[in-house]
This record gives sequence, C-alpha cells and structure tokens, in this order.
Amino acid sequence: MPESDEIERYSPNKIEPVWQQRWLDDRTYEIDNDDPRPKRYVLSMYPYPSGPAHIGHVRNYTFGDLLVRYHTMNGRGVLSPIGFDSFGLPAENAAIKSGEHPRTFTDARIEELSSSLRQIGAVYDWRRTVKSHDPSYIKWTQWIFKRFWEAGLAYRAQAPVNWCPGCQTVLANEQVVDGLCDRSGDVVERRDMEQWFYKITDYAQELLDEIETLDWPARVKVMQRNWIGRSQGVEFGLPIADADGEAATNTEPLAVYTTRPDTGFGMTFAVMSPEHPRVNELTTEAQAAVVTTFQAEVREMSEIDRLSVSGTADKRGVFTGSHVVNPFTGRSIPLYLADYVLITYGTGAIMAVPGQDQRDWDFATAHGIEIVRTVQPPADFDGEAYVGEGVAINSDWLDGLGVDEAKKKAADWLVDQSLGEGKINFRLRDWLLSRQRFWGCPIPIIYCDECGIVAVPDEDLPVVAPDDLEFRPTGESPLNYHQGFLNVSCPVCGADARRETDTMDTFVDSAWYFLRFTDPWNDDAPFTHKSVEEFLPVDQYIGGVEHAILHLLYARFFTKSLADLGVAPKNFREPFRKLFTQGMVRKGGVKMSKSVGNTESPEAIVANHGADALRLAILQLKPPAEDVDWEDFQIDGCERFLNRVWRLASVQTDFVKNVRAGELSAQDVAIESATHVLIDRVTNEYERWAYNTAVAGFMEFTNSLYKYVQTSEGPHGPTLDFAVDTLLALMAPAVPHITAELVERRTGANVHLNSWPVADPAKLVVDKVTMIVQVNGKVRDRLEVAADITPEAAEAAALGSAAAQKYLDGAPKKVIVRAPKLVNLVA
RNA sequence: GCCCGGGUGGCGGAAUGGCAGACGCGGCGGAUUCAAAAUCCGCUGUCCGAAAGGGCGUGUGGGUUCGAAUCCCACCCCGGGCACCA
Repeated sequence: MPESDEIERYSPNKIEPVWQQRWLDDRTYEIDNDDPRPKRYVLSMYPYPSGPAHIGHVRNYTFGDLLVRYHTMNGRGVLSPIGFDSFGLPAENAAIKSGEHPRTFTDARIEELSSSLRQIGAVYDWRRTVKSHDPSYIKWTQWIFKRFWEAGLAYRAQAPVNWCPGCQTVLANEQVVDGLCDRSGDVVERRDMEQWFYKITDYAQELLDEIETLDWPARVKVMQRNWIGRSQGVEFGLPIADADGEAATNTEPLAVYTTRPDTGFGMTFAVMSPEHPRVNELTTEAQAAVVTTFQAEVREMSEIDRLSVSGTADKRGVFTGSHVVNPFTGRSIPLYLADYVLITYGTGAIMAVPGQDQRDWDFATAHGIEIVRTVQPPADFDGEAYVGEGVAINSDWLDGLGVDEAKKKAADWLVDQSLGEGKINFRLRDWLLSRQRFWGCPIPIIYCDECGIVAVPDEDLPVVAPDDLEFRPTGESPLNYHQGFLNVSCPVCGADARRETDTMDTFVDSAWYFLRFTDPWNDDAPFTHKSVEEFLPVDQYIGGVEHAILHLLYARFFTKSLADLGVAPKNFREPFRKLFTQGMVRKGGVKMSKSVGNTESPEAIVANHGADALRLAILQLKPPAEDVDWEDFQIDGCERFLNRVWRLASVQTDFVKNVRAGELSAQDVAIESATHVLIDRVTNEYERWAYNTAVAGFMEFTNSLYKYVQTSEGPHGPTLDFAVDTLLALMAPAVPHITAELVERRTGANVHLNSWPVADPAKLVVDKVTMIVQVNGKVRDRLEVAADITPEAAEAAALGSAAAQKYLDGAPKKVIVRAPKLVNLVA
C-alpha cells in the first residue's frame, strides 16, 4: 500500500493533547461513590514526586492505565486515583541548599509529575488526588496516630536505635541494609534514644497467617514471611550457680530462649548479649575489667563492623566469671558474653550447644569449651556442628528419640519442672516511626512538665510546620529553633509546654493513602465504613518489588489496626487482594546501542514519537514482571507499526476501489475467523499480564490485513471494517490516543466508552488445520486435513504420506495419533 | 550458606509435553524514486550442499517418554531475597 497524499499523516503531537484534554473535560474516568456499575479499584503505588516521570514511572503507570481502560470498556466503574507521597528528605535537602521552602519545591515537582502522567495518556480521577503534605491529609494521619496512641498501638520508649549520621535521623530496621542507610549509604550507628513506635508486633501472627490468603507473587509472600520470622521454642531459666556449683536459690535464674530443647544435654556454656541488663550483676569482680572493656568495644562498633565478621569463626566474647546450672545435666557451666547474641531477640541470652549449632561450635573452639554431641550425625558427616535429623545420644532419657520427639519431650519436661514455658518469637520488631526531620508529618504531641505526654486535641489538628523556618546546613531540624512552633501551652493544664519536633516516617503516610482515596473530601473522618465498603479492597495493586516488605507490611498493619479500632469495618483485614510487582528498569550498563532510548527522557520520547509509541514500546519490550535494561528499549518498530495501523484504518483511499460486497470468499472467512481468534487471544493476554505477546498479536494481525487488502481479489468491505474496528478496540487500552482518533473518524463513536469485543465461539473454529506427520519424533511432512478428522483417518493419511514413507522401512511398529494435530510413526 | 527466579538466533523475546525461534530490532535483497528518506514486498539459527535435501541445535551431563526448551536427577553460570534471629 503506497503512501498517498490523500491520507492525512499520523501526527501524535496533534491528536494526543486533544484527547488528553477530552478525557478530562468529559470526566470519562471520574467515578462517584454511588456509581451503579460493578466497581473495580485499580491502584498504582503512591509515587514520590521527584519531578518529570522517569522510565520506571512510565512503565508502572502504563500497566495501570491499560487495566483502568480495559476494565472501563468491560463495563466496570473503575476507581483510578493518583496521589503523591510528598514528604521526604530530598525536598528538605533542596531547601537547605537553595533556601526555597520544601512546600514550594514539592508542589513544583508534583506539577511536573502530574503533567508527565497526563502526557503519557494515563487517566485518573484527579478530583481525588491525595498528597501527604496537604494539611487536610496531615490532619488525618495525625488523627490516626492519636487513635493508635489511645489504644496503646503507639508508644514512646527508650531504645537502641539506628542512627544515620548523613540523614541526621533515626531509621527503621527495615531501612538499614547491611549496616548501611538504604537512602544515603552512610554507616549506621547505634544510639540509645527516646522514640515513638507503632506496635506492629501485636499483629505479627495475623500478618503472617493472612499472607496465605493473598493473591500476591510467591516471592513477595516469602519475603514477608521471612521478615516476620516466626519461631517456636521454649523460654526457660538457667539457675545461677553458687560457689559450690549448685543452683543458687536467692538469685533469679537467667532466662534463655531455644528452639532446640532436645539438645539441652549438650549445653556446655551459656551466653548473654553484651547489652544484657544483668551483665553487671552476673560479672565477678575479677572479670569486671575485661567485661566492661568488651562492652565498650561492642558499643563503639557500628552495625557494619559487627556484621563484617558474620559467618566467620571469629566469635568474640569474654567470660563473666559466673556459672549457671544446666538443668538437664545438673552441671555447672560457664556464662559468657558474646556479640553474636543479640539483645533484640528472644531474651538476649542463650543456652549454647556447640555440638548442634555452628556459631556455638565456633565460640567453643575459640574459647576452649567442651563440645558434646547430642544428635548422632550420619556416618559420612564431615562437618562440625550437626544440625540435621538424627537420633538423640548422650542425652540420658532422650537417647534414641528423633529430633521432633525429643524436642517435645524436652519441652514438656521443662514445663513440668516449672523451669519454662513454650514461647513463640518473631524477628519482626516494632516500627520506629520518629524521624528527626522537618519535612514530614509532625507527631501531634505536647510535653508538659506537669501532665507529661499530652496529645494535641483533635480540634487543633492538623499540626503543621510554620512557613517562616530558617534552614541551616547543621543537619538539625529547623523546628528545633522555631520558638513559635516549639512553645505551646499544655492543652490539659495550660502550663508552658513544648511540642514534639520529630516527624513521622514517610511510610506512615503511605500506610493508609489508599483508604483516603475512597472519600478524600471528608472533613469529619479520614474515610467512612461506607466508602471503604464501596471500593476496598484494592482489586489490583501495582508497584515495584522494592516495596515487597516495608510499605506492604505497614499498609497491612494499618488496615488491621484501623479495623480493630472501628475506624474501618471490622472484617476489612487485607488492603490489597491482588498484587502485581513489575520488574525494575536498570540503566547504565556498559552495552552501547543506537536506539533512541539511550539519550532520550520519556518527555523527549513523547515529543518525538508520541505517547502511544512510548507505551507500546514499553509493553512490547518484555514481560511486565521482568526487569528491563533501558538500553534494550526500542521505539522505531512501534512507531512504524502505529503508522501502518493509521494508514490501514484511515478512510480508505488507494484500495477503496477494490473493496467488494456480497458473498464471502474463503479468504474473507479466514480473516473473519482470525478476527475472532484475536479477540479471544488479546482478552486472555490482558487478563494474564502478557502484554508483550498481546502487542505481537496486534502486529501479526495487522500484517495479515496488509496482505489481505493487497490481494488481486481485494478485501470484502464489511469483513475488513469488522477486522479493523475490532483491532482498534483491542488496542485501545494499550494505545488510547490513536485508537480514539481513528474510531471517531471511522464511526463517530468513543472507543473508550464502547464495550469490549466478544468473540463468537462458532467463528473461532477453523475447518482445515495443518497436521504434522512425524517419524520417530521428527517432523517429516505436513498435511492439510479437516479439523474434525477421525483418528483412523488421520493415521491413514499419515501412512499415505510419501515424504514420511521415505523414512519408514515397511510398516511402523507403533503409531501415536493426536488428531488433528499430529501423527507419530514409530519405526 | 539457605530460599526464590532465570539461562533459547547478532539483540529483546515466543512456545509449559506435540512444527523451536512468533512478534519486534538489526542485517541482506527487490519494488518505488533522477536520487535519497519514507513506504511496500521478500529472505534472515547453524553446518554440509550448486540445488533438491539433509545433519546439528534451547547452559552442561544423565534420565523418563512414541515425542522434552518444557517433566525428573546432578552440576555450572547469572539475577534477586535472607543471613550470628538461638
């Protein structure tokens, strides 16, 4: 089909802004709470507004937008909101550098990101936009904090915390990666500070149990399970030994936690964490000096130094001079201090069993402590500590039992002896939410010398940071210097008091934003039971796998807590029914390429090639779940393809004279059938996130239509129109502008409001198929046969194939028939 | 170390027990053009062969099966997660 002057050229720059404006003006994607259509809630993760969209954003929001449009065409009322996770350090750092207020800085970045999203054709109900830093949102984040505080789910405590010297703030455990700050990369220090926590550990068991019910990627579920880290064991007391090595009755036993009570007879020493509160009490005078020195050494050590020896045999520790009694053997065993025992887990002290634990083995070897095996290793075992299955040995009344049986018997014995009780421990810690930063949601608390910790009354919310702040490069929050903010009178007694200057971790903001979207206009409540019931849970949540732990766990915790507090409906336990995690976009590999992607930003690509071509290229590149290399991004083929579609679907010119009417020829029937097959295929591929192959389907079909219109016979008008109109409808969720424009020109209709095509099952069946004939599993011939051929006829046809007979020496020994696809002749 | 993914042409990938390499990129050739761009059509895993045709081929080695990229076992490599959690 040669280019024709009569066909207006495809100019995305002309049509795309027009349609983007129309979707806004027509309020196509706005949804009211009482919308009668069946509801769908499609949500892409709350973005941090860092300025114009980068390619990772474009990928994420293209996937979401495709679904919003697809479900809308399927007659659903789709809630497609957008918001901005607009608190955070970058704005604050920019303020320190330029003196510009973080609010003006942030608002500008939000405007840029919003504009990029509109430019790629993503559609939202913009009326529902939520921003973390908006006072109307701050108010409810603070209100929720207060409800948590009243319920004991928020508390203030002195605790060893992770301090990032670069960010000048404390970090949650989750934000420390390999001892480094996950944002700045600084080495994290330990500090003891008074801080606010959310009691997420109250929900550890439910958070763990309900993972099972979620339609989430398996690896995300595994990561959450690992993070929560449930372990079942026994907590029991080791009596302190007196001078004779007997259990002292006047001293509290040392509590330890173990998951392997069955190995108790192999306990040849015990270890306390250097931070354990009973270290002083249990250290003898002779050992006091070395113990104090060791404690100081450990305290000085950063997390990374402490971890750097992990897995090595260098188990550092000192003897306390004291002994405890192994209740299993009745023997007195030495009590040590070692930095491999963590104060934050279990009781902060352990029974050490070198025979069955490699860490204890290493420590015992380094300090000359006796090692007793209590589980028989296999004959060929050549390791050190043996942690596998086996029969108990050297264990008196446990001898001969398997690990599980012995565990149970030993645990029961400890309970019977009133020494201990069964205990479940979690790795999960409470969520440290205080941040010593300015650009975050203020914690609505007042400290009064008379009344203590007092919450800001609800009617005084929100507490918002003042505008006239002075930003200094000291790293300290400017709130600490602002007398107007700092000084306040106590809401209870009226005495002079001062405000909390810490703000909340920004993960608090994103832990409930999806709820606010259901009723963002509400001034009397963060949302209502009704609004939650109307839209939640989110039917499809879309985001990066980097949020697999932090954000998703916090949002689940908030949901459960809010439900239990009666703020949300009681039975609303999980916010995100279905989760899709798209792969990351990697950039900056060494690979060089001529493709445009290397040098152009998404905005430049839109300007040069159009948003539809950009979207299509992203969809085609790779399966959505996989990581992509930016270098592999290729737009030329997609742009060429859209031009082909444009020419094909534009009011026909060059081949209009060839169009036939009347009876259908064989090739018309084939095209009609292929159209129905395409409907079936693409619908299925959209449902299962196979966007890359859906794009291939569009291209294949378009290629076959090009051949069709160029045959000497010419295309059949109604058949061609049906094929093209269907193609445009199927492509509409992926490339919304070009399809909207072409459909309007062709039929006057709005493709995005049209209903989704439905395949006619009768037209999906073809009457002739290619049957392959194999000899010994190798393809030797292809035969055209009727689709409903009988197995007998298929076998006969295969035996009649001359091409196959060449490889047969007489009659085949065996014939496998899978009519009508294949016949395998086994010689 | 443990737990997940993954390894297929020059490149991104398709095929989840039945024609390996769909679709796109890149490359080659043809049509159109004064010429070029654009466009349209065709070819393009590899080896042998003039061709017809055939051999080989989905990280490596074994196995199951009439038939394996696909299932099983062992190993190698790449990516991610967890990692002193008692």
